[in-house]
Amino acid sequence: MILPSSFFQRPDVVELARDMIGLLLCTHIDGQVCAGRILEAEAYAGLNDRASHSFGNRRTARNEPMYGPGGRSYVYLCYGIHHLFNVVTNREGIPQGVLIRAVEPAWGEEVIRNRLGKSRAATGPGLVTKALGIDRLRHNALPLDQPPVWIESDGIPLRPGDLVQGPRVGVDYAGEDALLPYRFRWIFH
DNA sequence: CAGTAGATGCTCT
DNA sequence: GAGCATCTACTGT
Repeated sequence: MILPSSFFQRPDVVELARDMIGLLLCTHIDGQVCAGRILEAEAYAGLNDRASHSFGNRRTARNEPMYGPGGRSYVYLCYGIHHLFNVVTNREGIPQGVLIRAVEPAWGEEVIRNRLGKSRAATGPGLVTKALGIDRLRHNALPLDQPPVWIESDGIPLRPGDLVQGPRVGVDYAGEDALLPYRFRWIFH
């Protein structure tokens, strides 16, 4: 079933990041339908989180989507090359989000393989968007309960023991906040 | 294997 | 003008 925006509007972004592991990130882009099962995600807690683009209520043209209601996309360009996909969470005005760092192909493996070329798995946030065809210009600030980008649950159970929790990747600049255990990864895949 | 350099462009100071 | 919520290709074992 397609998850409604209300699913992403709950107050605890860290708990939500955990619950998003195992869900399907689906796209219908360039005439191709495909989906990746979410293996890894990180919470970005906004206001009080130095690693977050919206730390201290910082508000710019780039991170504006984070201030919208939960259940929309926030896609931005990193290192000039990679598009990174986030789900905006919480209510309007509370700028939090979940970064999808890794998926494994669930539907449309052929399409995904072609998009990735030499890269093998969609591990790493830049490869997630590459695999699914997501880019910043077309897919930023879109509602995620309808095509071209949506999130589904197919009821595959995930046991708490299947998850590893730890610090986020690539956020050393965030000082103490770099140590927060806001990253979740599914061990088996 | 490990380690590193280079690509690349947008955002904010 | 610096610095990124990164990835690949290439080096040397």
